Amino acid sequence: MVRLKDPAVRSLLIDRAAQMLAARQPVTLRSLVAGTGVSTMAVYTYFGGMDGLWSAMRQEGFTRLAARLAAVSMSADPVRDLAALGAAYVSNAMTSPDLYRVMFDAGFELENAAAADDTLHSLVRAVERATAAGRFRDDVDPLELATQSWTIGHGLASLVATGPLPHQSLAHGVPLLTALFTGAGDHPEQCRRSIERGWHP
Amino acid sequence: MVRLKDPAVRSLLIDRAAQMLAARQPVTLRSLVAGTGVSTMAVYTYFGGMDGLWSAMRQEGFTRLAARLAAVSMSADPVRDLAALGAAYVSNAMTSPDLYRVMFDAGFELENAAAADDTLHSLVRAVERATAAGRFRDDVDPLELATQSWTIGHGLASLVATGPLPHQSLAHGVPLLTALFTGAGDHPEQCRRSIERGWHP
DNA sequence: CCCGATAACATAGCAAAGCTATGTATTGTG
DNA sequence: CACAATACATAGCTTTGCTATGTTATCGGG
Repeated sequence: MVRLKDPAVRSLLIDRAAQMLAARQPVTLRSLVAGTGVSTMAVYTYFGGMDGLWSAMRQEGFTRLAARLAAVSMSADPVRDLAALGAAYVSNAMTSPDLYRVMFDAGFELENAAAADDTLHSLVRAVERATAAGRFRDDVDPLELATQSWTIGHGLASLVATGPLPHQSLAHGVPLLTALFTGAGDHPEQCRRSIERGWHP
Repeated sequence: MVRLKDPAVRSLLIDRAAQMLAARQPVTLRSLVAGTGVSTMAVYTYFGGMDGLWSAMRQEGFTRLAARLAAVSMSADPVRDLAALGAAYVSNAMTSPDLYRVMFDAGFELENAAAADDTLHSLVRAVERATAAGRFRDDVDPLELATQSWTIGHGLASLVATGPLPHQSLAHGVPLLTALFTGAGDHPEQCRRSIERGWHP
């Protein structure tokens, strides 16, 4: 009884927008649809407007981030895994800095709390594993420590990706995470070794 | 031989833009000059365009931040002072979140490296005082530790001001800084007490 | 198998954005 | 005092996002 939306068009527009964003070309309504064969109305039928497109872009950014984090192979050393997750997080931000900025450009309200929560969850699980392995004290709240790790990762990614710090400042991730996890109970020497193993690919 | 620009007009426009930004009103060329008596051309003679205005806004943001940090009274406890600087940094971001976002919206290249460096310098000096007082190990690089403190402060401010974390997440500043400074050599108990004194107003 | 209702889609045009062109006024300097 | 250079005002151009309107395609029922 109705004509259904073609899912291919939606992903086509999202991919093209991400591509233009990565190429540092301004993503405007007309430049987005130019050459795709679809008209400007497609943006409104599929996203309800440009704001909806940006919202979908943020979702796409979090989806790619989640995939990137899920691809990190876990080991027997959960602290190494935490550092590997942090390195993957930062690396993801560096491969598409503009998309990363869009993800946190919450100029319009976000329906994306769930996507951001997924990012946290992989960190929370790694913290729980580290606690279970006896690396962290029992009284550390996994969610809180994961949030603090996220704060470090985001601060680093944000200041380097489109900010004032140079690329080599990413190396600060090692001492920052080492300090945080040592404060959570890990042995300093072992902690630093684990983190360096996980941070450097 | 020439007609000079009136500095009052420039600061008038900057102040009005900051005011509209704080009121969460869209800052457009026409809405900015509306009611001020000056015409749209003023934005071009004084800033060269809207991009120049945003650039000036970032400079203004860093200037206000520097003033805010300079107003922090130093004590005999340099670690407390470091926490107080961090709290002032975060507090400044919370009182004008949109201005803070503009400061790091480097969509156009920044001539603002100096302003950002000033922010770092107050941190560097505090770290140097802490090292001289024997709170940190001698082998800590003041610039590196200051940068790491900045990373924590910015990550926190960015995730809370316009991001997904709630206000109460600002309390993570205490354990984060405690871990960092303890890792730099401070005694854990003394460190936590100093930071809590400096963090809470 | 076809027909109608419903939604996708194309086209055109509107309001507002930033910017530029051009003429006028003003002011510092020789 | 007079000139020249610059600030300033006005108007209009281009592009932006968006909407209104007409057309076309598609899914479901008879």
